[in-house]
Amino acid sequence: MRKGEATRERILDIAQASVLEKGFGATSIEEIIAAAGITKSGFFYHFRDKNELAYALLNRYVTEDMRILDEVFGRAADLCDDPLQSFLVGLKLLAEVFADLPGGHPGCMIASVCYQERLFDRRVIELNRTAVVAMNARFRSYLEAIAAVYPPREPLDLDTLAEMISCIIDGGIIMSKVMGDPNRLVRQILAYRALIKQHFSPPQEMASRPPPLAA
Amino acid sequence: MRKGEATRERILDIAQASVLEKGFGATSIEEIIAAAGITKSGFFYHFRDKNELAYALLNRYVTEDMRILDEVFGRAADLCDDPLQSFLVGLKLLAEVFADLPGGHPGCMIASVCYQERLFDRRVIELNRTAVVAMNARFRSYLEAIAAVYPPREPLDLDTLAEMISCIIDGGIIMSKVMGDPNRLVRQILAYRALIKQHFSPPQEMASRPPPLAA
DNA sequence: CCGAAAACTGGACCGATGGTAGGGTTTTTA
DNA sequence: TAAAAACCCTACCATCGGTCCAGTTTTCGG
Repeated sequence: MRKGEATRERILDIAQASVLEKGFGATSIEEIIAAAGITKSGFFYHFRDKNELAYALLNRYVTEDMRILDEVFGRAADLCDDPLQSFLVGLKLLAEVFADLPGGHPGCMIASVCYQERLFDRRVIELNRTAVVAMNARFRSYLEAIAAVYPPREPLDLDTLAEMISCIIDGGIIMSKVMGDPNRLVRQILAYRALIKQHFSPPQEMASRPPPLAA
Repeated sequence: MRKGEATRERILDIAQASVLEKGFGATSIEEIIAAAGITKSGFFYHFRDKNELAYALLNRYVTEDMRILDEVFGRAADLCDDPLQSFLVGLKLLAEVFADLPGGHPGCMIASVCYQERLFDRRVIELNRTAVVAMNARFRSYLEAIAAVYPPREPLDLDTLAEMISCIIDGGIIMSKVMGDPNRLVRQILAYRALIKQHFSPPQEMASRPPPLAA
């Protein structure tokens, strides 16, 4: 039971790296089992077919992603009460997490699945959608708390602003990979942070006044 | 000569749709020739191997992309002299272009290639990088013209802000595809536009004054 | 309208791959 | 110590990328 778990995780590690480098369709089971040091039968003992591997891969990825976000924005909430400051701290911590990844971010499984939709069954597609919806809802709740205290100068749809984080991250990962520079992603997150800060900041002539109290 | 061009384009159309739906590795030559109504020999008459197909696909995509940007931001430059207003108009026009795509944006070849790097040879990878560099340089030049007239309140790296457009578009496409709603991409571009507008706008107490003259 | 180049067709073949099936063997754990 | 878990071995099949080569039709410039 314990041994099986370890092998399963090893398969997932190897498969994930390959999928993010070559795509799911081009990831062969043969190369996975060769790298994992098992036989084909061993592989099919853990996964009924390739689609079950895909589901397990994506599921593990989004679970880990949510865990990281919980941790980062949880710590940020501990550090300060003001929703805007807390969110800004969270974004900075998130940028640090990405900056500390050795070799940069390996790629987003959600994006990878999205660009190979027709390869997967409905369960995988649905899991992908659900994960994105959950992420958008999370950031939307943060922004709602901010907007309640700091009314933005120009009205901007909070849903769109919440989705923008995912877009920035996915786009930033692509930019980093294409340019061969992991720092591009970090800079994008910090730029988003700066723009959010500006958007919710009181106009300049009030800059010297103390911030409003949290509700 | 003309007939050959037409067939070649048809192959590229079919291949592009398949690549954006299933990935390059899972796109089989057999299905391409079946859909195109030609034989395998006919395919290899036009493309030496699959990698040459990949190069042609990507090359056609980035060329068309640049043409659209030239057109959109060229028209925007015609419509107004002020660099900020011109840029904002361009972004709105770009959003309209995406909104008018029937069935939404089919996907970005650059992102697709990025997520299947190991499948392609150096020429393809290099073309991908070059295209992104060119796009970043284009938007950076627009932003430079703006910053020269409207000094931003908080200093924000123009390169990062320029790259942000590509990130927003690539991320917006993914968001649109995953959510099954083409409008997500449009909203992201308009949100970027609003944030840029805010970033380069003079502080509120000067809002009623006329904008500065262009250099 | 003709001839040459362009644009294909047809078929045979190879090695590798994804995936299936089923019967064995070792390892772990309760 | 026995059963359940975690594998291994072998054989097999259809598909795919890719090659080769010999033919045939289509197109178009002169």
